[in-house]
Amino acid sequence: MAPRPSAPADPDLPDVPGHVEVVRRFNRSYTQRIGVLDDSFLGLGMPLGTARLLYEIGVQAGTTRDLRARLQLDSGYLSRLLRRLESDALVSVEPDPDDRRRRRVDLTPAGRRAWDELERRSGERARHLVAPLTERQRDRLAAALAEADLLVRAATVEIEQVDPTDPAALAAVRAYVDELDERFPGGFAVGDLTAGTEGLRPPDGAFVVATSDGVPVACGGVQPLGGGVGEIKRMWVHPQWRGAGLGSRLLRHLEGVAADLGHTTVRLDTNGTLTEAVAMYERAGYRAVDRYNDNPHATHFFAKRLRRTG
Amino acid sequence: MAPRPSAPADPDLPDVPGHVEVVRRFNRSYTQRIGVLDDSFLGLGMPLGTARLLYEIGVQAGTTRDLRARLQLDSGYLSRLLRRLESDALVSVEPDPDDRRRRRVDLTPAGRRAWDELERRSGERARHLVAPLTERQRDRLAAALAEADLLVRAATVEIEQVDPTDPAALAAVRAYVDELDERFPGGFAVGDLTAGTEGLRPPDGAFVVATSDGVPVACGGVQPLGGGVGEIKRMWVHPQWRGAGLGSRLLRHLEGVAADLGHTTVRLDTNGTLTEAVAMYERAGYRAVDRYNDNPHATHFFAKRLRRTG
DNA sequence: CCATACCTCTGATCATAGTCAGAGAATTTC
DNA sequence: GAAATTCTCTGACTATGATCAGAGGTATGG
Repeated sequence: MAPRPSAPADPDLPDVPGHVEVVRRFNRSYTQRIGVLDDSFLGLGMPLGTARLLYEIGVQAGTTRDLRARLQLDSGYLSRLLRRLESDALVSVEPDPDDRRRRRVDLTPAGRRAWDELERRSGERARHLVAPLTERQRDRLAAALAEADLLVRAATVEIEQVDPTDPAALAAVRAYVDELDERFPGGFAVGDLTAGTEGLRPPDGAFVVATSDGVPVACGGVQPLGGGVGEIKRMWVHPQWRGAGLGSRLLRHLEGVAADLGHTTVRLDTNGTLTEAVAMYERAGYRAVDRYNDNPHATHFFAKRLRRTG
Repeated sequence: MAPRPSAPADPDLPDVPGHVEVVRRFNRSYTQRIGVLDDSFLGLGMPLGTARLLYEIGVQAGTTRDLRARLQLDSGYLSRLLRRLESDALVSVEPDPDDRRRRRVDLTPAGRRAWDELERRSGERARHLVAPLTERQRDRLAAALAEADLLVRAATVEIEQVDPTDPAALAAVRAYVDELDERFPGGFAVGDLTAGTEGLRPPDGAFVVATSDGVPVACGGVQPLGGGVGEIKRMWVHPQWRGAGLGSRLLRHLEGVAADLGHTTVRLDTNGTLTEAVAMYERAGYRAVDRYNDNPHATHFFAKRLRRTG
């Protein structure tokens, strides 16, 4: 159990460990110190599970069904926990007006106070960790954790194929066109988002949404242009997620989808204003081609030949 | 529960969060994904606590007493867990020859195989996390986690006052003189480490050791020079821990100790070969002074006036 | 309007985690 | 060598986490 903190400042260390080793060492040392169980949930006079449920309700109230999915709980178990919180007057449970089989759960004022206390403790714990560090070290720690957080989130993003009119898809596309409208000098006419989505669904097209914690963070689609050519459309990455390689990953994924749909080449158009996107396409092996459509907002056109799969 | 991954690449983010917020956000997202409970302990047909004990024994065999201290377990509980592992032929428990009240615990060959399986799963988990990332992203993640690991460890180092002949103190001092011997052009005569330690214990002196997970990572002492002057001696930081500010923290600590001992000024000598040390002293507000002793290895001499405390 | 599916809750049950008091063996102290 | 201490283990007990089957209310599709 010798500590091997592997100072990153010293590249001459004899045993530069692999990625997996670094992750494992970090897991071990971090969880030991921060408390894997996040002990801040303890000590409020209620068991861990109950506190965790209370916390989750405070983060986002919802139906018992939501909570069950978010916390991965058995319905009977959840019911019992709720009853306990209810009898302590920390939460209110009422039938959902929309579907009276379901029940809506929310915090009472007393519950909100208990939740605030959980928050306070959790903050206290974090404050205690950084307390012995100098300001410069805290900055370094914060930067390192933020970087790790971004990458870990990016690594665990889930990419799912959905219908282009799916609520999650529309939410992502709305963010996409809003951003275009903002960045294009002349603006971008935001019309009906469901228009022109025919080609983006099977059997010849597809649309995917990448979500993190259920929140859409990126999207993109493939539609057929005929002649074994697919076109990548509506590709977008949440601004706060840029720089984490999510775009490249999504692009690779869409290329795979296009290949599965039988396309041998993909094309796409974009606007020179979106500098990050242009750079990414070039990095991903796309080559500039002549204009192949009359999209008034497009200034750059790219194509890439797909390697055959399966 | 909106995700705010705060891309570090974008310094213009409107809501740059404080250190505590970053730590908390990271805690939440990381533990959710990596599994606070380190689920790799599960699924071997034994409960979590048993698996954790098995793992700990595999990392470092020892007496039940050691294990109890390391895992913070009740003696009765530990006894029961051991009996279970013993009945599964995973560990052997035998009386300690040195003190037959104690019992030594070690893995059997079957236990070692089970332990290897735990290791494999844990690695699998880490591999799974980094799998979706590109090589460059993995490097970034590894660097960020290593940096965070170093700083978190540094923040949780425990500084304790011990006798200068304490085993932990001697281990640290041995590493110190070995390093001097290696770095000094003419070598450094390593004599009896307990010699010259009289001044490093109360009531006029002190010696402290900084440990992480029970392993000495830094040390230093204060001895009286008379006339309200204390001298800082034998200050050393483990090579792998340099660059984490542990030296500065230890130095601050020793200044506090010196002040508590009634000294108003501290002096120290060092060798120009130890460039990091010289830089650190200057950063900490030490000013160069004339040679005040005949230490043949010393080339630089520093002093600092202490602010009054209490 | 009937069958079916969905949703929550209750009762029953179980394993695990964890605590406490004290028996009994080994060691140290006086 | 007796007394006090240290150490492990057993028995007794509690709470928590978790699962399963089924009752009974509510919605939906034909």
